[in-house]
Amino acid sequence: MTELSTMKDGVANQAEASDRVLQILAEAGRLFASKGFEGTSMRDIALACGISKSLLYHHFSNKDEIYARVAVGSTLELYLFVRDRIPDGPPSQKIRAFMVATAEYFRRYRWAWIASTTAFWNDPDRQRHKERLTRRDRFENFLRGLIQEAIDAGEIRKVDVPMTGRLILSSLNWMHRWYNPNKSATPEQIAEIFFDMLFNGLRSGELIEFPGAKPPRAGRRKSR
Amino acid sequence: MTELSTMKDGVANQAEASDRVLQILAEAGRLFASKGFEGTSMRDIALACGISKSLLYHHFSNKDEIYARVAVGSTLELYLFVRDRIPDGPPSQKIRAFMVATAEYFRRYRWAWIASTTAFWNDPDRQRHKERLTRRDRFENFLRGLIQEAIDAGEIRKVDVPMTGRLILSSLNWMHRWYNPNKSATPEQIAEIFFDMLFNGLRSGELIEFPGAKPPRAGRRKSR
DNA sequence: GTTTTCACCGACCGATCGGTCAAGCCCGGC
DNA sequence: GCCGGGCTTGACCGATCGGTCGGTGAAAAC
Repeated sequence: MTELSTMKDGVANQAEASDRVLQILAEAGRLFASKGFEGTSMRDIALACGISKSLLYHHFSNKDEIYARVAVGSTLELYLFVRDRIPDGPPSQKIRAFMVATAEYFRRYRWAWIASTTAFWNDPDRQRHKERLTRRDRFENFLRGLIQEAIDAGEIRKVDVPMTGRLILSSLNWMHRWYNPNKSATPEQIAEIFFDMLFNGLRSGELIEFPGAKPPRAGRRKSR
Repeated sequence: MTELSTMKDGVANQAEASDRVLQILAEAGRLFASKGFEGTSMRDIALACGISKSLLYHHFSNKDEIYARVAVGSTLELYLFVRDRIPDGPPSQKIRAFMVATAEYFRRYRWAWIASTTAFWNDPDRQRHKERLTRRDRFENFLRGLIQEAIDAGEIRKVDVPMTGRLILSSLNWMHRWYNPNKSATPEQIAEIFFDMLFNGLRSGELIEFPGAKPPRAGRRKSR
């Protein structure tokens, strides 16, 4: 995707944005992710960019707009990133790829991931708020489509699709609260472990290997 | 538990605390949960309690202390609440009860639940910070103990225990981001659905009913 | 060469933040 | 009666917040 080719450290698809604007969005995103919206002042952002606070108001109308650009941008970016990493094959493997790709995005663009998924925030600008919800829903609906595919193919049970989507996303979305890059496995490995648990279940009993499964890499799956 | 008998709207086990202190903790907890720590001012708390801001400083030394009392208190409370609702029986059913009880606490004391699980916050007071981590770990270790029990009893596979605990807690901890009391099933019902998915897995195949299972209530499980 | 445009800055504003303080109110003990 | 101490208050503080303002310097447009 040419859309993605211009991606730069978690800030992409900001139409006709200057380098300075991209820099501001990148630094602001990092600060929002680590200290929160309320905990990040315009002075902090300006300082991180090495520019004056006034300049922020030259490029953006206010603090909310910066946050909105970060949140909307990273939400779209996550969707494109994941979508482009879904291979052809059995639907269940697409779900697996979805989880691994989301985890990879989390590892590579941590702050953008946090901005796109953990942000509360009610945008007073109705149009912008709606756009963000649209993009988030697109990501979620994409997953639900994969789940429905897997059901139709008979690979998974006739489960509640939205609820299953929430369960899968929960396992990934909560990762930022406990993941320790120094100790844990990589996010991608964690995603594979979670997929195994979710797909095969915790209940004891022999597992049925399904066709199309990639060989487990580096002896992962069913660890401990 | 006599400890729990004095619980009052999500603020309990605050040793020798006056009514006023309990009131402040309750209102502050509600505000912290809805608007965040940075988004809640001391004026807001005072206003919600119908008292002057100065009075807050008579009962607490600063804002951090209020937050700490809320977070530490609700973390302990959640543990006690859940622990007292685990029935005797097969370990897998204890895990199910753990999830349902956590969901019930979430439904009944929403703000306290948010304070105990979603709070970032690094307490500058070392002693207090350590105490909170201890209490949170106790809750998590309690769940891990149940998982180990289920493995030893042969009810679930030899999965990675900490990772399984994280998966279970993720499914519950993320609920506050999408749960809609007006539309969804109750949190307890959601917890049962998640338990079913986690325990039996998404993969298609006939399910084995195990002994000791309560009859599914109101036709839930395997919804859609 | 003049004018317009644009990225950029330092100084400043009113509002609000967390926190302080001296003083009142209230009530039981003497 | 009054006295001491805990509960409670309003006025106030310096710091910091988001945001504004007039202006600068250099390149682009004419």
